[in-house]
Amino acid sequence: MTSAELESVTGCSSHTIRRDISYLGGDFSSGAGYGVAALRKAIETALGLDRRRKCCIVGLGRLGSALLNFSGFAEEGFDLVAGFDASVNRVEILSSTVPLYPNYKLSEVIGRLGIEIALLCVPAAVAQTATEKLINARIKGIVNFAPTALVVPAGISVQDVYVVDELRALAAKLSSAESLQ
Amino acid sequence: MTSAELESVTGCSSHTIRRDISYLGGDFSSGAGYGVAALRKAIETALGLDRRRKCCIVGLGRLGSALLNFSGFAEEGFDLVAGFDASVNRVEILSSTVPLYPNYKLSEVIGRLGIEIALLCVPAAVAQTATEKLINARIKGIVNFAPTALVVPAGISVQDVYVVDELRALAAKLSSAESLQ
DNA sequence: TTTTGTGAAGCGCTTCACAGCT
DNA sequence: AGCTGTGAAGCGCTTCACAAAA
Repeated sequence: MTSAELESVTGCSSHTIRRDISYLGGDFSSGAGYGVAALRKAIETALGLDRRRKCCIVGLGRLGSALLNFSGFAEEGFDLVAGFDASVNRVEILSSTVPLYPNYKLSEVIGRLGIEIALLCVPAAVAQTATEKLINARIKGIVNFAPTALVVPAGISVQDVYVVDELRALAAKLSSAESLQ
Repeated sequence: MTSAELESVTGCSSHTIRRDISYLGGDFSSGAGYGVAALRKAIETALGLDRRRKCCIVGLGRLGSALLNFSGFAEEGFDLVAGFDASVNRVEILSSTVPLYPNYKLSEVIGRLGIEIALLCVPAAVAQTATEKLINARIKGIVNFAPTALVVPAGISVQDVYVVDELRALAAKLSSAESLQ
């Protein structure tokens, strides 16, 4: 794939594509474009995505169980190895290929399985409490789907996912398009 | 709120905060900090977020119905006015304060209500087809939750939300932290 | 000839430093 | 005294232009 083709796929200029790839240091031969597989591997290595990480879902409501059923994690290097919910009943009722546990086993399971990342899908009202339990369990990173800003100590990474922010970004694009008539 | 306080809340430097706010042109008096309400209004005006937009959810599976139950859209200027699903049965069973419709009414309802934004929550396999129906219905923007790249004509904005990207961003942060010991 | 890789220039965001306002 | 607003400098990403490689 040539840098011009990558430009049309990604929207980034071919200049930027070429310079960025050159920083990866993978040896791509001039004349032909880039090999997609080799390129992907080089990017993964550069970003430190070249090893698998274990994940869990905390909160098995509609969002949590939607994620539980998503089958695309494994092929991207993320192993979904546990789901947790406060309701023992829900844990027993939900059928899943991923083992489910009641909340009181959270710390034990995270420690035993070596889970590094939690997908936090609990209601906003209990998100901070759940976060603190995760931190006590030595979680390393949290993808936060709760519409609340989490308070975490330095050394813990949080990645917020908030629909309203996406809507705002979209609305801002629409407005700027509208203002050019 | 002073620029120093905003720095500690947002992580952006007070220098950047002050310069960015100065571009907004809202007249904030030196000496005291910024009024939060006035600041918010100035940002909304600058980004074109100072009017309401109507939204709909397409696909009422677990993710779609999770969004349907989220009550935070209205206070941010987004009116969720319709939900659509291919299954007439599901449309009838789900209880919601938002009116639900079977898919074949999509174009009519979007036109009649003046819906501008769709939250696309259908399975990946039918995402492109659904997108084309939305475009025929003159939708302006799509928040895409399906794990697929949508092909859209120029003039339609798409905002992708993909969990794996969030996991990758988190894993990259963890790796770079690990590499400093 | 096509396409990469890279010095050099361009450009914009960030930071510094401080005048000016309250 | 404290904080904002802003020229000026700094810094890094982007783009240009072209030599080197296949």
